[in-house]
Amino acid sequence: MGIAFNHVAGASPRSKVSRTGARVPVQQAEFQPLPVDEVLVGDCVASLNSLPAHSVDLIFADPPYNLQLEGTLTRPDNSLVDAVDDAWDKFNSFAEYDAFTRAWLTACRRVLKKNGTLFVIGSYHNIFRVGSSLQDLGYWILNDIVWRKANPMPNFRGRRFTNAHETLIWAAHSADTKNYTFHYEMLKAGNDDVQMRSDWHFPLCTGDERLKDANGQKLHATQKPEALLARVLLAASNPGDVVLDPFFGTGTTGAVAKRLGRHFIGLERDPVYAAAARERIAGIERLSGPAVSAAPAKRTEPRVPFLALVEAGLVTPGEIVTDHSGRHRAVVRADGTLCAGPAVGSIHKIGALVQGFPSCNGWTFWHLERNGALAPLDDLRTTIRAEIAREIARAA
Amino acid sequence: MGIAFNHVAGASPRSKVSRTGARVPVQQAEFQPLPVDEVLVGDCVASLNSLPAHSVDLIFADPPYNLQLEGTLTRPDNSLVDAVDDAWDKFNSFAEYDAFTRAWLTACRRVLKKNGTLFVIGSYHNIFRVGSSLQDLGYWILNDIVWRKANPMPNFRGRRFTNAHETLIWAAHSADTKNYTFHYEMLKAGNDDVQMRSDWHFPLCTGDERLKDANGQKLHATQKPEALLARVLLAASNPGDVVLDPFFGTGTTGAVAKRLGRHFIGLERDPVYAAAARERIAGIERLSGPAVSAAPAKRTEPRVPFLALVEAGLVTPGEIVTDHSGRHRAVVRADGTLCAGPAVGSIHKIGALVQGFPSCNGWTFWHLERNGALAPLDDLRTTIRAEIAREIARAA
DNA sequence: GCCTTCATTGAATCGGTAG
DNA sequence: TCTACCGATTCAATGAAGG
Repeated sequence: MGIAFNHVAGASPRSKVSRTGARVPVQQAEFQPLPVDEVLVGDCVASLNSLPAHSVDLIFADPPYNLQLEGTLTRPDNSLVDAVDDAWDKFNSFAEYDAFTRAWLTACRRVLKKNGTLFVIGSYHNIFRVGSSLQDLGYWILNDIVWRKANPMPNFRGRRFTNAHETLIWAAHSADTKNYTFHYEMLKAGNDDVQMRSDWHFPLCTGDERLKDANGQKLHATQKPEALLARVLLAASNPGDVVLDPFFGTGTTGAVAKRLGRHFIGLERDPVYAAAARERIAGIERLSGPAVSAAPAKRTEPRVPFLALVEAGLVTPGEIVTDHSGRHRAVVRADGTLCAGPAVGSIHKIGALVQGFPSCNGWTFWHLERNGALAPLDDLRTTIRAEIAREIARAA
Repeated sequence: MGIAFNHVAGASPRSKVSRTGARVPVQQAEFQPLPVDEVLVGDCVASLNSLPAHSVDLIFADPPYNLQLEGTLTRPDNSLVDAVDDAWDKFNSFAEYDAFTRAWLTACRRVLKKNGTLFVIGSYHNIFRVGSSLQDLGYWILNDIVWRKANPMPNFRGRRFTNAHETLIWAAHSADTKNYTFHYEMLKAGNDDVQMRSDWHFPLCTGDERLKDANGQKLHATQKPEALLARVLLAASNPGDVVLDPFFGTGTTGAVAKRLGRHFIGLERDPVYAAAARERIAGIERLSGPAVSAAPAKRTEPRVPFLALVEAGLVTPGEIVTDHSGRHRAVVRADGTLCAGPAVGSIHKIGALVQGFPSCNGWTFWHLERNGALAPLDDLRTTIRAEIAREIARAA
């Protein structure tokens, strides 16, 4: 169980995790808590156990699939299929594979922040084992996601459906993890303004993106496309976050993380792969600023109480607010509440009450007459928020 | 553990399974081995255990998904989402769900023919448990298949990817099940002549197809679209086959089976669902003949030895055969073999030899000059097969 | 330089029958 | 049950080579 690290700073008991790590570049932290932007060579469970608990924001794992191939397969033109026959994909039984899976998933869960999430990719050979183990260990599945391959290898014998997809599982640390990172609005904006679905369509990793060895042969049997990793990282991490990959291989996760302004920790058993990954990542340019940061989502913008609008003089106590059609009315009170008949309460509570609904968004439900037209309270909130932003900019 | 059957004829120890059951209508069999085209009300494991072993050709299972929903969900317009909250979907733990899953999968495997296959549909809530149990019980996964929903329910909270697909697992009885039914050519022909992939695209079951109760409410929470079942049955069964569904619900499997000329056995715990299914299926018209039978695949057509072409005078001993480009040549011998230099052997052996390949399809590799153009031997074989078909027709 | 043709390749659990 | 042998089977993308 020897630890073969080239960097073990993160294992120091004196290190501590920055509470604000998410957006603060790790280099600027007082202590260097994590061996960040490096590739650690060695067994991934041992490496994980040397890292501080609850210290990484996102994990992407592409474990061995346990393909269980026998014999050789030829194409109709008699050429040989170059199958995955690497030693790292050999397991003697499902029980052995399950034990392996539980070990690395357990070690990952200790290292993952309480609000962090994990992606695992697999095929039908292994993904059901992985999914069951995830659930048994306390992870909470948020989605399963299908990578539909634009150009899969055909079924050469005509005995099955073309195996044209792989499955990713996206899981949170725990069932009660509610504040995980998910850039819903950014994904929607980049998807013709409809929400991103659980079926993704990407081509395989081929061409110049595919790393080759000195003989021009593929360096790694299962290199994943950068586009796939980019979607994962953009969806579920922020610039400055630490993304860990326990099966780093030739470093696709690290390459994409660096390009998108994230930090990575790569764990890899094979020094040849690790060296290739380091060289690859060194050639990547790190983007920063608006190119990689998610546009501010509504839910992350500063909360503005309705009272602030009254205090700012944007709404006058005694004014009448109505719904869009003018059917429902209420009076604005000086304390930032509304009254409708005998009832007094927040803009949301009163909005729900007059409609007989369990809940209501008062910001979009209630309107005021401004410039001869009805405008939702939300418009006034936008004005306030813009002022807040200007003040912050002046202060900085 | 009482058995609550309305029909137990199939449980008789004297019943036997027709060896030729696949294409012979069960009604014409000497003994009635199975309660076919009926809905058996009761616990599905008990029902399964009353059926003879290895007697059904295909199983389609849509088990409870164990959704683990808590509280209620409302849409942005405050309407209530009608979630699956039925008692049949309540389990206390993963262990309890696993025990349930193993029980019905074990009972199904006993009833499934050795060359039969099983489909299970599920979501990320349960499919990993199901897949692991399948593998542990000795089933052999052939494909996982993704049903991409054309019109999925959106994610109303904007906290996850739209859950836009469900997963089917297609598994054979055992790892050594090789001769399962799979209408590869039919699927390919119906798919613009490219092989059918593992990602399918269908709309949800809505509109007139969706069964409603007296109040106009949906009768069953999870009714599946008939198009999905039709693809399953057309791909993996033959007309006259027996298709079993252990979670029959409102009988989509039965309705599609009847329409496509298959027989069904429906197991359902709830008499209300069972009654609705019977009524639904009674209104279905059974198709037969070429509308539902797969066109004969090349690999199922009668074997014709090359000697038969020589004997029929379609090929003359001493003629020269060449490959498509004329690069390789061989001489036809009177005994239906070829010779190339000193080597003598079958059209396949000599074809493999001259190319240096381990195997070769001599029918498509070797060509003869006919009408001034090169034609593959396969064209002449087609002629012979047509004559054979005419003789059979005359004899009948 | 552009168009056509041909060869290569990608996480693959990839036969059936007669003797 | 084992052996021999018949003979069925590929899609999209990339890139090199040829015209």
